[in-house]
Amino acid sequence: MTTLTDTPSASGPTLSTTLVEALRGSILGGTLLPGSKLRLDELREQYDVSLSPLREALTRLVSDGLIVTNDKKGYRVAPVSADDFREVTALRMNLEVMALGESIRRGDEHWEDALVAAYHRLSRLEAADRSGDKLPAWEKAHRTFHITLFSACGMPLLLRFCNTLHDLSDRYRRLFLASNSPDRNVPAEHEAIYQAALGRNAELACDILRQHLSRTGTNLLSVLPDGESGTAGR
Amino acid sequence: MTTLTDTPSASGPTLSTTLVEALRGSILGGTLLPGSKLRLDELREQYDVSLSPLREALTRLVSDGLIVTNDKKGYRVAPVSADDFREVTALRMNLEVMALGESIRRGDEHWEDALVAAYHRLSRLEAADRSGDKLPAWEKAHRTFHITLFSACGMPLLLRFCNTLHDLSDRYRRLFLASNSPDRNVPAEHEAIYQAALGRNAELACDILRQHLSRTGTNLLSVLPDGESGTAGR
DNA sequence: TTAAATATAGTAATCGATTATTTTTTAACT
DNA sequence: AGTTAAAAAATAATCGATTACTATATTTAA
Repeated sequence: MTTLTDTPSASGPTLSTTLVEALRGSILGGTLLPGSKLRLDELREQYDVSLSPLREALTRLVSDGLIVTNDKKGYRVAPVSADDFREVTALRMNLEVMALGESIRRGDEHWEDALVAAYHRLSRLEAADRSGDKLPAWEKAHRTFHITLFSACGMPLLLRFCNTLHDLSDRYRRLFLASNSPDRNVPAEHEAIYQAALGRNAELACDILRQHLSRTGTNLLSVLPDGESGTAGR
Repeated sequence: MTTLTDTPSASGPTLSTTLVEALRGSILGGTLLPGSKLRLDELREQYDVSLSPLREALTRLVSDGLIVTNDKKGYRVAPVSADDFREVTALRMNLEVMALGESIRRGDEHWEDALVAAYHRLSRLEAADRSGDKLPAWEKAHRTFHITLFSACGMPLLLRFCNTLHDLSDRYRRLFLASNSPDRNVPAEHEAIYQAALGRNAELACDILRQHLSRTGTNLLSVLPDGESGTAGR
């Protein structure tokens, strides 16, 4: 049994919200495998919550695309497939580029500050090899850096889409690229995007981002079995 | 009290699902006004359901962007604003064009059949002036036509995004363009897109769609008050 | 022996009541 | 009178139990 909160419920997030984070973590981290069935009773017991918040959390993750469901037939972790990953990548190349471009055009000094901070944190963690307990820290910094890049675009809905896509993509990376990918110089690409963004060169930054995504994509696809691979788990 | 189902619950959709449709309809149709507070007890009584399915339905609509919520402070209908509409339109111009292009490139004969049928239904309803009880039929045909256009793109996630955006956009149209917009020849634009799609001219079809969205957008923006307008309702 | 029909077990969906939190009202005090 | 503090009311979140449904196993008939 995992205790979700020490402070049972002060005045912060709702229990459902906390659950969403926990479940998302388990799915992205690979604890809950693609295609596996999610039995409500099991989860209810595991997280020591009632059905209502659990159900609500699952519902939210369905709309994030991390869980799938058929009415009356329960929930299961979204399956993975090469096709799905291709779509996610294609959409990222479209939407993230859009967000980055707008962000660079519209970002103010405050955004620059945040970007500098986010990049600094990331580069620091990228210099040291990330092993053991360092990995979650890098994961977090990496995500923050990407999100910060787009954060000034002034389009909340677009940001939500980007977040969703980033989660979906992250799962593939973490599932199929055990620990890290030493085959390419990712840190250098991060720095290039960072410099271009700070230099307010939207065109350049977008080009690099596109390449970054494209390379990461084909790189991962070479490891992915071509067919469906998510009916496991029962 | 509104009875949701005559057949209480045979073996079809779940109660939550039915509720989602009902609530979505009320929001898109303007019965539930932008910014208005959604009191759970009221809705529970109104639809004669318990809290669990209601809550689940609201949660789903939150991720559709039609409802907003703050933890512990309840739900309210998403506010409307010129900025929001601009974003929705910008995203549609990006994503729907992408979907249409792919759909034209990848669609098979079956898709053509569906498209012909959908267009025929729409044009028939567009010829007769749509008044009174004809309007919901036109709404439905119009939506089906648009969705069919994209349906062959082979990208389920993209389709979901397009659907979401279409709903959001539809609400603005129905709220601010009372009944119909006689100022432009929309049927002609529909036909042009239809012909280009059937003729497998992706470039042309996308261009027309872009124009279609752009015109509809500026057209509606001219009627929209420029600031925020959705804090009403309490 | 196979196929249809029925019974059983497992699981999801829903309900009604309880608990916790927020908002509003009231009262006291400066 | 205005401001803060306490109490009350309203409302949201959660729970435990019930009901309805689906899938599996078992029986019965051809």
